[in-house]
Amino acid sequence: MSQVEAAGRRQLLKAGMKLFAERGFAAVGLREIAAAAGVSLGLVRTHFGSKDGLREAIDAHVLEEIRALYAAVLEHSSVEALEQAIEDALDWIPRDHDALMYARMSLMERTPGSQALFDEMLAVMRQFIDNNARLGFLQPDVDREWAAIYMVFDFIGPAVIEPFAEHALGQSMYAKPMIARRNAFMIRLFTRGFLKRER
Amino acid sequence: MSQVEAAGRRQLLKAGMKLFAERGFAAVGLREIAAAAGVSLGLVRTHFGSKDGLREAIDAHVLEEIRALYAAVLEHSSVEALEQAIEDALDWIPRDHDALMYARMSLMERTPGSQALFDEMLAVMRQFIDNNARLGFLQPDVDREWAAIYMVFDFIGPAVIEPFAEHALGQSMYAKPMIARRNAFMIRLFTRGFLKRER
DNA sequence: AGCGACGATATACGTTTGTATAGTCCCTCT
DNA sequence: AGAGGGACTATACAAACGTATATCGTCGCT
Repeated sequence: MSQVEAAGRRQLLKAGMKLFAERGFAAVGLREIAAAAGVSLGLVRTHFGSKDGLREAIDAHVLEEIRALYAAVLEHSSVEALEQAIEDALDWIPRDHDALMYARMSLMERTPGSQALFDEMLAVMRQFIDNNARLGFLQPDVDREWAAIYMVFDFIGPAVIEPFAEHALGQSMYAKPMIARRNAFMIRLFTRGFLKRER
Repeated sequence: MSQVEAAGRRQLLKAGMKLFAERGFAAVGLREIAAAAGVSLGLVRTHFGSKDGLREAIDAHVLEEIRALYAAVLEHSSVEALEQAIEDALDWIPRDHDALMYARMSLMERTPGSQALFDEMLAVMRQFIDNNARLGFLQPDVDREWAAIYMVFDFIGPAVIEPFAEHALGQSMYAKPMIARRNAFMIRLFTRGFLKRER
């Protein structure tokens, strides 16, 4: 087997990830992906066997990328470090924006790959909550399961609304000023909330 | 023109909404929708002109349904009433589960209809935050814009993860026990958070 | 020198797709 | 009674799709 990954294979993965992320699996044809990758239609069959094979390869690749992002979050448990964890994660995002947007679209199209992605995301957030509990950072009587689920919301929320952000908010969810305000609000929400219990 | 809406038209809207929500716009053919609606393929053209015309009609219909849901939220501003607002909203969900799942899918497939849906969602949440501020329920120095955005996350989050919930959590996001725990956690999060600032 | 193996291309095949056309049924209004 | 129109069906058509097959060039190895 070859030492270096075939160039065409990598190009197809990249083009497929981008186009599937933008318009969904069924809406994009293999000819368009091949053209965007600068290779021929038949090469999809050579490397991936079928369109579904291509998706599975992309799913696996994106899962690996997302795992790198999780690693940044889990390294910084505790409130003090939460902001740093988010900073780290957000360094990652411009580098792999396509992978993030693919993961976002994957969550809509129920496949084995998308269920695996979600399961892993939830597992990581549970671990984050447990880390905080073990370190004594969790308030008493917190529903840990729902805390983890809300962490998932916070993670996928910006990705889900990203395509609408420019129009509705004037900038990308991952623009620097947005990130700063988001971090500040998120820390505040997690530690104090934003509503008064009584007037 | 007829007093009663044509039966076939309503069936097509319903079937299209369900199938598009499950698998996405491009992945579902008009023949399958017509079969599910119990009418002929040609009737799509009669009533909607084209496949895109069908989508636009469904978009408009779903936007109306979602507006009814918003109304329930806005009628109950303030923390005390928030739980009631959610209860009201969740009464609505089983009735129009398909519309909610369609809205979920619509947020992935960037169309004029989906941008309109998002804009309206954000506007409603901003109004909710402003209502609370006016009534004196908002904590001082809160970033209202981000508070509204987080309300959007809380609203779409359960919808986004619903298809994975059964496998990962053992029940639907909209099952009664889930709703009860979610309400409790949400109120707590909004008013107190769940992390300690210091150990 | 020769021979696989692999990356890559070109082209053909059968199916499915959205759209178009022609026609049927039935109710309403005059 | 009969004309018109709206709801609906059946069928045809060109384009696009995923898949299949045959072929080519070029390495590395013996």
